[in-house]
Amino acid sequence: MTTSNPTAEIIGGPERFLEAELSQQIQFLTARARAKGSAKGNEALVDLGLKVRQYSTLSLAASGLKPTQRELGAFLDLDPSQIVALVDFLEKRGLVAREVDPRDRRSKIIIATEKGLEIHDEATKRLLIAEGESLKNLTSDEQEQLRELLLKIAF
Amino acid sequence: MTTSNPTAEIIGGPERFLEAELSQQIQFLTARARAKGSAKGNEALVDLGLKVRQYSTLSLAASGLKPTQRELGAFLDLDPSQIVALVDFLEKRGLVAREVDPRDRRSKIIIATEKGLEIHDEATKRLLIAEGESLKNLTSDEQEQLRELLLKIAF
DNA sequence: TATTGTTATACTCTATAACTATA
DNA sequence: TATAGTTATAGAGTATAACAATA
Repeated sequence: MTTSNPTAEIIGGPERFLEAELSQQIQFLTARARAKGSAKGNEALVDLGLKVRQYSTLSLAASGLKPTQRELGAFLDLDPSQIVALVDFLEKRGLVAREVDPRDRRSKIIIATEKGLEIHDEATKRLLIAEGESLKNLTSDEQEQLRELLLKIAF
Repeated sequence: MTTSNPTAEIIGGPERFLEAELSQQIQFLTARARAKGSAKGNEALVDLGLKVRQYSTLSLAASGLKPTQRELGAFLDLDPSQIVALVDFLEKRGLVAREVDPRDRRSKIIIATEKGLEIHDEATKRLLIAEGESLKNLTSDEQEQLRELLLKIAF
């Protein structure tokens, strides 16, 4: 019945819930945007064997800022044990290396290898394309506005 | 050493990673914003025994739009089995009821009970306060801009 | 034959506490 | 005594497939 009746299709489509007050809550919209975005992002990276979470870690390791594991955790909002797992993964793939911090031998600085830098460049390229698709309903100006607004609330 | 040297504190603070290119990617900022937002949201609801995911379901049940479980899944991007678990939880707490759709007895319409409506009102009030805190770095105009931009990309 | 809700199951993600080595 | 990283483990969240009732 539902499939044979086009009116029912329209009535039953999820768009009708746009009028629910939930759809006006910024937190809900943010959650939806990130769910769609990270799905698209993971899809863009699947051929490289990476997920967005792993990419974020690799990206900081490739930044030249020489993050320690603790700093990665603080910035990515992950606890130390999750960082260990992420760095283990990237290290086994030869994308990053652990270097002992000479100023504090308890700390380990995570640095991208040559291979890591290459994979990171390719991953960044693919992610920016995916980001463009996710934001295709926005003009360039709007994308810039969005970035600035998010920067003000993300940190 | 780190704690006794204020300079090291500043150098080592996570703010220094704001200059990493990762911090300019909208997807990353969106993920961070929602992580902070849903943490604050869950915190705001903890006294009501709800999480934001459960609130979303309750909110649609309270909207008067008479969603079926399938529609809830489509709109909230959750698969049917997750909806079952969510509705089970809310039903056991007496906040929603399952009603058989007279037009298709396979479907079940989820409707908030009186108690569900009350809890929903209180939860909404608390969430809006939490949202205000999350967005305290934005002016009212900026919050409205953000809502409109997110609406364009969230669906 | 297809769809809705359900159940079972496994997989990932996240959170916590205990351990080691360094400070 | 405190901190960085590690390990182990359990809990929450998510994804998949098979099933019964209905279309």
